[in-house]
Amino acid sequence: MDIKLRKVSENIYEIPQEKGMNVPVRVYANDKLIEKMKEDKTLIQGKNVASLPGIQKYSIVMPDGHEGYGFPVGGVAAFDINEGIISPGGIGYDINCGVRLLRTNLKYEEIKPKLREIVNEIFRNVPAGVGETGKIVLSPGQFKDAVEEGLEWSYREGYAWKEDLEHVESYGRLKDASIEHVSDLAIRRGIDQLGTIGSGNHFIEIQIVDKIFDKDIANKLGIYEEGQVTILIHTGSRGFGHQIASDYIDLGLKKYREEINKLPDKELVYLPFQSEDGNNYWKSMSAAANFAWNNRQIITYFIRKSFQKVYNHPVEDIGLNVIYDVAHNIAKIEEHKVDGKKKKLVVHRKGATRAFPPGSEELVEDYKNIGQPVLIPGSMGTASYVLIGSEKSMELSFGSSAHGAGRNMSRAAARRSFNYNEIIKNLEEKGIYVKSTTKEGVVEEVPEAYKNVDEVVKVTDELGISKMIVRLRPIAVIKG
DNA sequence: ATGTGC
Repeated sequence: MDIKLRKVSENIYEIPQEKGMNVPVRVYANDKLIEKMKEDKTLIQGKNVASLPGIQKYSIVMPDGHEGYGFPVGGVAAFDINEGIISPGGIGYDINCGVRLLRTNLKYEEIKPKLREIVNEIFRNVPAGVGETGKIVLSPGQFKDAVEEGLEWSYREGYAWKEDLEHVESYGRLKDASIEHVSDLAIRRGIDQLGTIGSGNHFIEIQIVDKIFDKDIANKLGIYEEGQVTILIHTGSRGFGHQIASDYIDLGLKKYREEINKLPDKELVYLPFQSEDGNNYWKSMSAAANFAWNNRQIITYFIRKSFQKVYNHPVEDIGLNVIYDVAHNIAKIEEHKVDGKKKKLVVHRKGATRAFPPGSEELVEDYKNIGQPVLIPGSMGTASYVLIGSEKSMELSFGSSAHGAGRNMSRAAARRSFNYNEIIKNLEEKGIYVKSTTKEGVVEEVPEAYKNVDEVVKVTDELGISKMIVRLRPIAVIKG
């Protein structure tokens, strides 16, 4: 398919609106990143999204954009709350896949001699891999409370500190969550999976602060010096969210077949937001989002326990405070300006991070003056970044930024081209210790299979949708 | 992403 792509200005490309599209497409990328997007279906998918009912302003592709299910990963699309839709296909199978960053008071020299011990302890306490179950045993009633109350449940049950909740997007709770329209199968798959990493690109990484770009904001986030140890957790809603996605994708394909058949791609499968089905999905998606926040919280709980055991010291001295926790696979109801007027929208972020600027009402109290922290992990063995949401995001991207490096190569191609032992050797030479459940998990996530995260971050910084604050580099990775 | 697919 030929795509009419025009460069609007530095880092901004546009696919003009044509027949079948309700809005144009905006692609935020530099000349190199856009070339990569032409090689797979990224741009076509961005264009497909523009055909969905009720879409506002433009269908957006972030600099880390690549081919996904229906929507491109790195896609942002906002729909009118009355005329618009919610797309379980667009949000995808890992509802509230996201990232949480912890800070510590430790320096590199203090963790270095204990690194293997601490990694092995975390690996024992936080199961990784497909189908793995966790150490928390819940009754169906407790599970219902957990997914309906989000992190308030974790706090009540002793898995969270009060301050943790203040440093999580939406305080770790989507209030419309309900288990009422979640299938028994989804509950069965999820009930024993809290506190697990899963597989694919999910991981726990121990890192050190590599470079501070903005000292003032870094300090406000609890980052004070280069060499300080941080921990990054990347996982989502596991089998629970996956089953909810499957159930509502199936429902949409059956019940809205006529409408879906008119779309350029069935994977865009949607439900009208103001319909019983749309509402049931919204409530169930919110439950899956709350599951994911509890999942990252319980992993935090076990990481705290692991450090406490290895260091034999009160955990408060070690630190392990939550800097922030973001959802990068989710729909949110938010107010944005469209044609100069404030409008309630259903904002889909599929592999994109919310990046509200300072002063936004929705921000947690502690960060209201500085803006929303944006966490952008790199690939295994490469840098990750902490950024902060900034003004331009409201105008350009419905208050959103990128979410990661973005794949460059398929998993199959990575398996053909790389060898486990060599990858481990290369990472060890860089001072990175890797512990994984499977060898394939490591090979498929080889750093070369990803785009350069430095470039992705640079584009968001240059555009002013989020500003670089801190660069982190890994010293250990735990994977499925 | 996922009790990993026709």
